[in-house]
Amino acid sequence: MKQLISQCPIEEVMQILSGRWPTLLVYYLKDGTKRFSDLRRDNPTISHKMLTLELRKLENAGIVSRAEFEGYPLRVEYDLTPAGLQLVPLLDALGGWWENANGAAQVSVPPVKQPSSDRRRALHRKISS
Amino acid sequence: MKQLISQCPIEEVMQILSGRWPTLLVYYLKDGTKRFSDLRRDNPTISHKMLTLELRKLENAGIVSRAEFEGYPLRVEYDLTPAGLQLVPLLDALGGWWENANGAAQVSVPPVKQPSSDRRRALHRKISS
DNA sequence: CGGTATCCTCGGAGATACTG
DNA sequence: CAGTATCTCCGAGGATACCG
Repeated sequence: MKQLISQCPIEEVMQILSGRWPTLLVYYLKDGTKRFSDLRRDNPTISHKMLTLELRKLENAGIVSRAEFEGYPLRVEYDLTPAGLQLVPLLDALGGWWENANGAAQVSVPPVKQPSSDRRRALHRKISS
Repeated sequence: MKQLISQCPIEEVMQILSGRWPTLLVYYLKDGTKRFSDLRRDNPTISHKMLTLELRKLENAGIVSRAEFEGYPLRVEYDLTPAGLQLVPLLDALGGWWENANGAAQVSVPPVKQPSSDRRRALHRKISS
């Protein structure tokens, strides 16, 4: 996903939000100001390096703001920008859509022991031309 | 993005939609039924292999349906499922949000020759503790 | 504490060729 | 035409160490 190949805004958004971390970070920040180390604690599996890179990306995209305080030990606080705040309900909608498009299928096949993904492949229609 | 680390539905969605192709494919399919070769023509830069993989992913996620017709030469048609159709307006909303959060910044800095990304970094607030 | 630089590895994805 | 299999390679991302 290095460079864009269409002029579609969706592709631009996905270039920012793709991957495991961007959306998770937005979600953690939605609860309010967080320091770098807070975010590390929130996502123990993200590496030091990736956290800074992802935060820079979100910052450059105008989704997250960074406030640097002088003194020792260093202190930096991250927040959602207004644009970032507007993004939250959209992500919520996506999450809702997913649980729905998905939970629905699960409910309609109640007693089966959840063969989920393989079962969908069985829906392949075989049609005699 | 192999395995999930939170139970957040957003992370599940992003696992499916992350990357350049999933959303583009959804967009091309929104215009109606497409054959495998149509989708290749729509995205000349995607490799044969990746296209099949991405389509499988979307199919297993219940976003795309696959119809296989017997005969020679082989023929396979792809369509959005009802869930996939519901996804489209959500992606549109994301695209709108982006153009907005973004176009707004551009409009508010009219005569400057669009230093976009670097200029945002200049917004770093330096605050004396 | 927060960030950068360096090294290293492992798997995502391209190219190619083959099958039904 | 649509899909699979094999090989290969590049770069995203982890580990580590050092700076302000």
